[in-house]
This record gives sequence, C-alpha cells and structure tokens, in this order.
Amino acid sequence: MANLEQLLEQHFGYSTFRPGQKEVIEAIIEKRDVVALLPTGMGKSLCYQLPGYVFNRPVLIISPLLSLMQDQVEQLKRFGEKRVIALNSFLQMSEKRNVLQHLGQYRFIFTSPEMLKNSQVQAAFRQAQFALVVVDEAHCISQWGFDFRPDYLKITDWMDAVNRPPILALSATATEAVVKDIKAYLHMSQPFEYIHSVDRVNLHYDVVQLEKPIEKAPWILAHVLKTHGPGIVYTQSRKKTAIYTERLLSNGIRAAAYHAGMEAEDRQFIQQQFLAGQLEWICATNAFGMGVHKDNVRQIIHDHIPSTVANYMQEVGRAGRDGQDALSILLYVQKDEDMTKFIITEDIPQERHVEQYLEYTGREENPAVMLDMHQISETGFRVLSYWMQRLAPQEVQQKLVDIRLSKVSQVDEMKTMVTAQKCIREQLLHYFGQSLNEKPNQCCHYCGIEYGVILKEREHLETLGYMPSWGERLSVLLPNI
DNA sequence: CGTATTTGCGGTAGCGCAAATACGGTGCTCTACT
Repeated sequence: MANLEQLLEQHFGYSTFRPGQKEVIEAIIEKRDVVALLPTGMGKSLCYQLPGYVFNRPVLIISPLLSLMQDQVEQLKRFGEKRVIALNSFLQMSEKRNVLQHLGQYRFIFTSPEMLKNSQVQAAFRQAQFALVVVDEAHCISQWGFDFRPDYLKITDWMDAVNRPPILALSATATEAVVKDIKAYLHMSQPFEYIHSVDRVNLHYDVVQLEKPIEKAPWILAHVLKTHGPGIVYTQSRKKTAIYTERLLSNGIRAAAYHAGMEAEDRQFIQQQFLAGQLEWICATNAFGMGVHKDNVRQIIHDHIPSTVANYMQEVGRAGRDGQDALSILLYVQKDEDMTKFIITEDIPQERHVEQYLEYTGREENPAVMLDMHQISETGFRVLSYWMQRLAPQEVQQKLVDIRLSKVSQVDEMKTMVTAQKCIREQLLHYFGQSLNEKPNQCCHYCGIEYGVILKEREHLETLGYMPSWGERLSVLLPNI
C-alpha cells in the first residue's frame, strides 16, 4: 500500500495531515465504518478524497445540497481529478443513463439521498460495488430525516441486500443523540469514532435581552454601524431578511438578503460576493451557511432563538474560522420561543391526517388526493407516507406526537441556554457531552465580555462613503419573497 | 402563537379606532403544462 503522506503530497500538495485526518483515513482503508466529527474547515473532505486514490473502486458521496456537490466536484477538478461526477437532477436523462452505465470509470460520485429512490440508480449502484459510501453532513439524518427529508432515513435500505460497503459519516457538530441516530440509520456496528472538541476559544457568546420585538431592528442597525463585519444576521422569516437588508443599505452598509425563496442564481451570486468581501453583511434565514467557506466572518447576530442548540452551534460556528476573535450575539425577547415552536411544528402531520390517509387508502384511492385537496403540505405528506409505510397507524400517531414533543423540547433547551444565567460556553459543551478545559478571557454574556476587546471599532470613512444605487436597493426589496 | 397589515365601522365626510385577517424555514426530484 502506498504511503499516505506520499499520496497526500502527490494529489493534494500538502505535506502533513491535520488532526484526526490520518486516523480516520487509516480506519477507512481497513474497511471499517467510521463516524468522524471534525471541525469545519479542517479538511473533512480529504478524509474520503485521499482513500479514493487507495481503492480501485468508486467512492459514493451522499450530499444534502446540489450546490455542495457542485463545489466539491469543482474542488476535485482543481486538484486535477477528472473522474468525478455529480449524479443529480441537473443531468439530462441521456447523460444520467450514460453515467449509470459507466459508473465504474468514476473515482468520485456525488449524489443526493432522494436520488437513491430511483430504481435505475439502485440497479446501477448494486452493480457498482463502491469501495466506500460517504454521508456528508451526516447530522442531516437526525436534523432533517424525521420530519423534512425522510429519504435521509432510507440511505441504507438499498444497500443491505448486497455486500454493504463501509460507510463514513462526516459532520462538524453532532451531539451524542445525533451520533446514535447516525449509527442506527446507517446500520453501523462498532464504527471507528473520531470526535474533536466542539469548543471554539475564539468565539464569544453574547445574549442581549430586549423588552419588545420592535427594538430589535434599531438595535441591530446601531450595532452594525459602530462595529465591523463581515457578519451574518440570522432571522426567522424571508420578509425580515429584506427589511434588515434595506435598513443596512440605506445607512451605507453593503448588505444583501439570502433565503430559499430566491433564485438559485441570485443565491449563488450573493454568496460569492460575500466570500469575495464585496458584501459586509448577509441577512439570511437558516438557508444560508452550509458549504460557505469564509474564514474571516467576525460576527453572527441572531434576532431570534434558533430551533435547536445544534443549529445555534452550527450557525455561530461560521464565524472565526481563521482563529481570530469573533462575536456572536443573540437577541432575546420574552416568549420569542413561541414563534420558533410554531414554525418548526407547523408542517408536522396531525392526527386527522393519519385518519385521512387511511380513509383514502381504504377506498383504493391514492392517498395523494390529500395533497390535491390542500389538506397537507408537500413536506408533511412525504413525511406521513414514510411513517405510514413502516408503522401501524397507531404507532404513526405516537411517532408524530414524539416528533412534535422532541422538537418543542429542543427549543426549550435552547431557551434555557440563553436564559439560565450560566456560562454559555459550558452549557454548549455540556450539550455536546464534553467539558471545558480552559475558559478564555472573553467568554460569554454571563462571564462578562466587552465588544471593544473582541472587535475593532468601525472606521467611519471606510464604509459611509458608499451609497447603494436604487437598483441595488430595489433588487433587495423585490425578489420573490 | 404573536405581529403587521387590512378591513370595517360610524354616519351629511373623513378619519380614527377596533376588529379581522394574513403570515411565518430548511431541499430534493419528477412531471405536466406554459
């Protein structure tokens, strides 16, 4: 077997491994299942890219986003790899057929969990004998599988019959409960686990309690005007991304909105501008962030309570990847959590949906009638179908109740972290089943922090000379909200 | 569930208020229609 350091140098031009990479790669080469939790920006993808050059069978990577697949394909191509393809809905029928017929000629194949449903894909994959299957951003199994993208729970369904390839689950942030879900749904037994510390000493966590929701926008504007970015404002609705953006723009701050209702092209453009430093602030929903590799983000502002501590961790974790100080601020008004709870439970199917589903199946009608009659959302219907196909109706009722309770209690955990009057860093680590080694000087709201120590003050001339054109301001307000 | 916007009401019209209504996140794929 080739020396790993040689392969690293030869294919990627690095001379040494980062922490964790070598252990993970060795376990993969020994054909073990692996769960690897590595910090973002610490070369997670190398953990499957390098083994791709050790094996002579293809590596399959399951990725949550089309844009992420695209990025990774491009990255590999930049390293000179040509035998790489993204198998997704961007391909024409004929291209797809062609790729499936010649799977063996690729070294890296990227695809989505939904693609695995396709029977042609399944047939081709059974033939392919992958050397390794990678589940990238594996926390999605737990975060999205139960109530949003059930195909995340079915990844191993098509594999068990055949000679199941080893699986590598990759993530930056997963709690013990999430790791448990990952292992269960990927049918892993005795995987090798590499888990890094989630503590980020250069991140400083502030909480700002306000009296009324209406105070949030002026607070954010005033704060942005006296500090500096780059930064991300996370908000709860698409509409608010536009409102905040307009406020910042009209005060001379280069900002843009970002949410899932925008055209893919616009989203990509805005992300690129942010990466290139042409935008200082992004006002976004939780659609923004996955796959955004910008190392000098200095601030994250939440205008609301995120739906889970894990989401909070991921979102604040997008700051300070360069190791320099970064500030995270969460604005809180009493009862903010009610809105969060409403949003995350709204789509979960209700008791009556289970009854309706049965009714339509009983009459030998397709239960999808429910969709036509607008009695359930598309997401809700897919989730309901998943559980109805696997559990008895009574169990489905119970499952839906459990999902609801679990979602609500996760919001409560987040609220507790914000309001418990205890060190936020310690609470975060505790949530991930870890403990604190050393508390940094500037720690969190409850230990005491000063913005002036963490951030430099804004130099007024630097940005106030900039005024956006009407076109730019309109384009913020008008995109299909 | 809470907030922001629209509608409804009184009553020589216009406008101020209260009540009613609308709205709220994350992504894949396929298919039929424009």
